[in-house]
Amino acid sequence: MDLKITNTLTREKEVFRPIDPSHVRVYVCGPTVYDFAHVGNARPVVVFDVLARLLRHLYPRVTYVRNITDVDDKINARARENGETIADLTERTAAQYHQDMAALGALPPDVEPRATHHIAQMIALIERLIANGHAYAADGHVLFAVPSMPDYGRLSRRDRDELIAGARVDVAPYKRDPADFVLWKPSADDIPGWDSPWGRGRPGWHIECSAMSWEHLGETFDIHGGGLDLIFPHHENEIAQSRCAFGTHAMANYWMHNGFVTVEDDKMSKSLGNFVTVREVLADWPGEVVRLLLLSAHYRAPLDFSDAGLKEARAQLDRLYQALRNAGDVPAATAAPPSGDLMAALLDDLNVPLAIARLHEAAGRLNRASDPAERSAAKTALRAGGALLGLLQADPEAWFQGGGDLDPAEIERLIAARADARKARNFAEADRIRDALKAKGVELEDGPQGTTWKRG
RNA sequence: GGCCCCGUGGCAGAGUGGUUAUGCAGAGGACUGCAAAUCCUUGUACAUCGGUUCGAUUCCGGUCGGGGCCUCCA
Repeated sequence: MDLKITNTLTREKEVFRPIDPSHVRVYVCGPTVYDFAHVGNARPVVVFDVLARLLRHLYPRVTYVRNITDVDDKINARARENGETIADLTERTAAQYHQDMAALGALPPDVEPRATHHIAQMIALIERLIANGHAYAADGHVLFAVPSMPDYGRLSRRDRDELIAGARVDVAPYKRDPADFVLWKPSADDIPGWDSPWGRGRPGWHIECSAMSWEHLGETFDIHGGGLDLIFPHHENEIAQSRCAFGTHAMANYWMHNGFVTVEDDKMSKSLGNFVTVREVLADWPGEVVRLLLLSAHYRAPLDFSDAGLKEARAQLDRLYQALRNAGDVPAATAAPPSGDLMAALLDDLNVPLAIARLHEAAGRLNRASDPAERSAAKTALRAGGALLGLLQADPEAWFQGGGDLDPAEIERLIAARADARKARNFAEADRIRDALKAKGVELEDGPQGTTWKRG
């Protein structure tokens, strides 16, 4: 069965045909490192982590590139504000980012290039664009000449005239055309800059992704991903730069864009101030809960972030882990392929919510079946399907008993005392112990194999 | 103003031209000393108005409502 993905270029669901089936190449826009990542920043990371896992399952070799932007005017401003060096700020923020994304179960990309390590490639690209007549130097800047590209605007479906009509900012005097955008700009002495044919300066926002994808994936590659808000201008301009520099028909054949995380139906964003950092959420919730919440809506649909949503995600994981816990003695095949129904869901444009429903169905089968072979198959389906989604890989006991400041030895002692009371049919005392534990956030379950506990 | 997207049962959230999504919550039952966990049963859902059709929640058009991009933004 074929993988189908919705291609923003055509706004249609298309069968994915890699340029080279023996090596699939993917680029996703990564963070600008000047502050903690918020939950909205984490969504594309989790979504494209699932895509990468799926592609690795389908193809022998995948190169997944996700950059780090470590040169940017926001970085300069923040470093000055903090009274620290730019290097300190970007290194610290990148390390925090790695920790947070790992907590969300996102595997590292195969290559994580940094913008500042690709200045030479950016300059080379800009020189090509000038040579091709697609860019010009003016007043210390280098600008991309939008009218030089006939089909500029194809991705975002807007033409030059509309852009100018809708422009909400003043047009810089050095632009030949109001739609032109900056490739290179001059740096004052007190901000980062690199020597270039146009004097000491720094790159514009878009050129880095063209340079890094070129370096690590080639002139044309398979999939380019990112958030919806990057379609214009960022991805549109990346396409313009790369295609005009290389004279190619496409920068990437498939463009995938994830929907926003919202808060009470508004986009979560720094400018609205309605954001919650990943770090803040992780203080109260397991990373896997946050991951499941981020995966609970289809990747292109908006996803509302709320406490109720986190509770729901936790309840779902509790159910799935409970099924695994109750089947602790059931053997499951390791390294088994995911079940066909779950694969079919993922192959259909990454229908993760449907894949999660398949996980629930497997949990139901596992709970209900008495036949050992059937139970084993259901447990395998849960584990293997979970692996493809980056879920359900923890030990169920750890899931239910981990976290919090509970003392397992003390709990076991009380459980033993309660068992004695129950044996003596002193149910008042047994219930008293159970209620006392419950008040401390420990819930008991009496099963055929004895009493187990979990945090409430 | 231009360009996009969305509107499913109490909630979250898939999907489909005619037949059960799934999970949570609620109700009833089984099991249990009582619970918990689990299992069983249980819900006249598809914004609205037209059109196409034998038949539309699903296709087309209008209306209403919500959101996003056009400036940094995942």
